[in-house]
Amino acid sequence: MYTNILRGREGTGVAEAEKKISYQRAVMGLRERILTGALAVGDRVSEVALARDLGVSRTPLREAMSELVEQGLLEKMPTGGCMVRSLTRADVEDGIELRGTLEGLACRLAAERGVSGDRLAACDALLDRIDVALGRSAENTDFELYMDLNAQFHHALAQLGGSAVVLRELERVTNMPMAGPSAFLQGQAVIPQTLRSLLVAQDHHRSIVDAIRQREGARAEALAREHARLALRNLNFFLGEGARHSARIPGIALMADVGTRGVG
Amino acid sequence: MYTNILRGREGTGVAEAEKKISYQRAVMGLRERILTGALAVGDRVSEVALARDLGVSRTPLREAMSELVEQGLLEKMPTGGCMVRSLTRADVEDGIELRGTLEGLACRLAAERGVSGDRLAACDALLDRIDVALGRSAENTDFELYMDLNAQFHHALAQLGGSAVVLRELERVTNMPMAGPSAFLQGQAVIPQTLRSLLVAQDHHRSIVDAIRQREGARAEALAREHARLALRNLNFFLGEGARHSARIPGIALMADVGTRGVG
DNA sequence: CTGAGGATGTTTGTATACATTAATTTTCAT
DNA sequence: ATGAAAATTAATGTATACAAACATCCTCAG
Repeated sequence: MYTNILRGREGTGVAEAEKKISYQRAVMGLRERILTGALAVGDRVSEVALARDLGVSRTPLREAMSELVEQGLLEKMPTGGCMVRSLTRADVEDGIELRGTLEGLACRLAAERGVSGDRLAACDALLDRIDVALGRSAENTDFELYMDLNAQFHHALAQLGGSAVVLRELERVTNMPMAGPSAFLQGQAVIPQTLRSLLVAQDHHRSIVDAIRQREGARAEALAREHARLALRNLNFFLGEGARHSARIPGIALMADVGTRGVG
Repeated sequence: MYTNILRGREGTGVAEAEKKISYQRAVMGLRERILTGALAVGDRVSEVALARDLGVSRTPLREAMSELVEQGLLEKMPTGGCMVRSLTRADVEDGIELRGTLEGLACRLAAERGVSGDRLAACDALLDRIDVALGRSAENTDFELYMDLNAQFHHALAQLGGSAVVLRELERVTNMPMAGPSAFLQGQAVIPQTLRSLLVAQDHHRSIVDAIRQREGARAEALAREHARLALRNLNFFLGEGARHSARIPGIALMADVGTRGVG
């Protein structure tokens, strides 16, 4: 279920995927074409061509396009139709900060409102499994498993807040390109520089759960925010010295500028 | 432009509204029918009947329904189709808290990143106009003008953060029923009990702008959060002793329970 | 009398045809 | 040759027709 951002949650066989309803096929196919760069930034998405390409009619494709506009992968052109959205570095940075803020809100609410022991124990169990995935040394690390468990943990954390509204928004932000908690773990893109951060991240995880258990809302919130900022470091790395590894990061093809923000 | 949540931003004449594209007519019409309670909570929205009623075909109506699902007014049924969403008190409370958190984020970013003097001056000008709208006493208060200016100020505040991503999410939350900053000011529903809070709210406004000007990020964020919680008081009032005035609040028809949340 | 099975009617999901608006090219005048 | 304007082409927005899925109700056996 928490496997890959490109592969949906369909079964193993292709035959089963073919049976999926047209709308979902359109969403997944279009999302893939955008994230892999098959559709270049700024390209106007031609409905007829894409519909033919995806093997669906225009109606479900248009629904899928609306969905991707919501997800921030497309943007509506004032004249009509859509184009592939161009993401600035500031957009991605703000998306990460936004995720940290919302995760912080969820964690604070969890701490303030209280969480049952069962759910906290489930989080602990997930963290134990993450420890196993990390292994004893870098060579033993199971990156794919880590990515999967990390996504599960963040999802569990979002649910701890007990707010369907917050959970919903958090899922939205997680779908934004490169803003999700596993954005820089996709495609086995982990390299020594980012590996170190995994250990820090896991320490954050433990501390956050501890803060929630102790009903320390402010601490839980601050930790969750700081935790999200680890992704900022990864972003900077892949946009700087680690640029040659960046091709594996889904969605990085959407980034236009590499300049930094001015303080206005 | 910031007039009423039911009236769109069309011109004065009805003829001009008729010319609007079907999709927008469908969104506005459906939104009105839901917020006014013409479509009861839990009702399955029949596409053919509504399309005939709204004078559009099913295609733009379905797009409008997807939009309202995004806005949280409808929810997709697992079997297909949509029904009018039932809002719990907790949903509304969390929506308000969420807005406070996001406005707090925008204000903190504004303070940290800095804002040009021009934009701060524009905020000050808006606040001066709000003071005029408030008048010298309760009898002189121009509620409709206050509501309009208040919405403008909150919008300006959201833009001060300088983040298109945050602005976007904030606009989403503002569209959620009863979560926006003017939710309890609609329809001249202001009564003595809520009037008092307007003075406090305006003091918050001034303090927030001051904090941003002084580059005090933490203060700006805390103030913005507390400011949103004024809406919580209004919610409690209209759900309690002020229940007989609540009919004027758009969207309150969506609320099902009146119980309080358990700490679990 | 009750429950399972099937037939029927209604509703959504999809495809396609039509209408309207935007983009492009061509033409003509300056 | 260049610019503007009109005509043409191509795209989107909308309506409708069709198909598949869901719900309902009726029948009939146990």
